[in-house]
Amino acid sequence: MTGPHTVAETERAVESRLGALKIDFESMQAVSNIFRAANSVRNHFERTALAPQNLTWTAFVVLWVVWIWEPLETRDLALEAGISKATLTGVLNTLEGRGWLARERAEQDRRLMNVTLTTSGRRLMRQLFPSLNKQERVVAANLSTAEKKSLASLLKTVIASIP
Amino acid sequence: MTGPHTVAETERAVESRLGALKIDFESMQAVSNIFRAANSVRNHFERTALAPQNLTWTAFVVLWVVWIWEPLETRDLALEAGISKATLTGVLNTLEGRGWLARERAEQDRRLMNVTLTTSGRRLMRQLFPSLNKQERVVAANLSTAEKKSLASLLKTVIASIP
DNA sequence: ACGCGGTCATTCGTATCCGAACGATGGAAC
DNA sequence: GTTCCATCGTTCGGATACGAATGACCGCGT
Repeated sequence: MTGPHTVAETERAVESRLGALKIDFESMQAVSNIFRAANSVRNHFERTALAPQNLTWTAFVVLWVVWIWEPLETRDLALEAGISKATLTGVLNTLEGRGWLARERAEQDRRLMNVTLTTSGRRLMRQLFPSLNKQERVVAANLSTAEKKSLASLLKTVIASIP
Repeated sequence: MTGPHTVAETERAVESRLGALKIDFESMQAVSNIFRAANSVRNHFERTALAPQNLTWTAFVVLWVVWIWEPLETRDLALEAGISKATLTGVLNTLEGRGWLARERAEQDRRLMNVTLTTSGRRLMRQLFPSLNKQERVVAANLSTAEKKSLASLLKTVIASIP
């Protein structure tokens, strides 16, 4: 949604399509910018900090969650990473194939699967996380600390509003 | 990233992994919440307003952009919708197959492809857009008008900060 | 002991999603 | 007119993404 047209031009064009219908432009722009920002930031991360290891954002998040909370079970990992269990299975296959994490069936409950980082995976994260955080600072460089907190808080309100 | 752990617990766990390394937690949380909000909102839209037509968010955005700016070329459409040209080709195949839009090779420059909505596609958007905007109001329901504007503005700053 | 409903990770089918490579076309240079 | 380079949309390969169905497993009740 980052294109050659300004917001004002878009509003005019939308109005000409909708006529008398009442549209909440403030909500529309807030929501629309959430998606634009997420796409831009994600692409930036994948082109900079994650490119050397050929990692996607999702794969990095999975590694990060395991790094912080290992060992943990697949169901919790999917919840914490914000993806479905089905998606996680594929991502785990990728990351396990590259030797960064390992799956092990739980002793007590043989339905569960415990996920841990390998030594190589821990080395990767110790190097990757500061590099990623540096890029997080870049994308938030033009915000004051108060504004960063405000942004995080407003987004939290949005997240909590969703039924 | 919506899981059983609180932000404070996560910070403690991250610190124990990073030791003396300096991490900018404000940037981290702001960025992290952008992704969480985008995922939540996207899923909400697909489950509510877009579900009756079995539309993904991306497909809706493409329809929306064409609706506002038709006719337009593939390259501009991809840019405005925030997806790659390769992705757009697949989405256009889907939407053309359902009879909502049409591709036509440009007369002057035979490399270009002009995209337009069909009558059925315009009818769909006239019905779908108000329904979508209603859901946009739902996810922004707990924000005041000033807060919505502030959120949109802060995100715009983030977008503009990306090189 | 033996079902039997519930939970777990995986598989399946389908739709995105992107970078790189590709074939077709345009346009400028000479 | 032909050569050469840039640009267009598509194709290709591989990774994400999810709902539904599946098979393995747990524990409760009997």
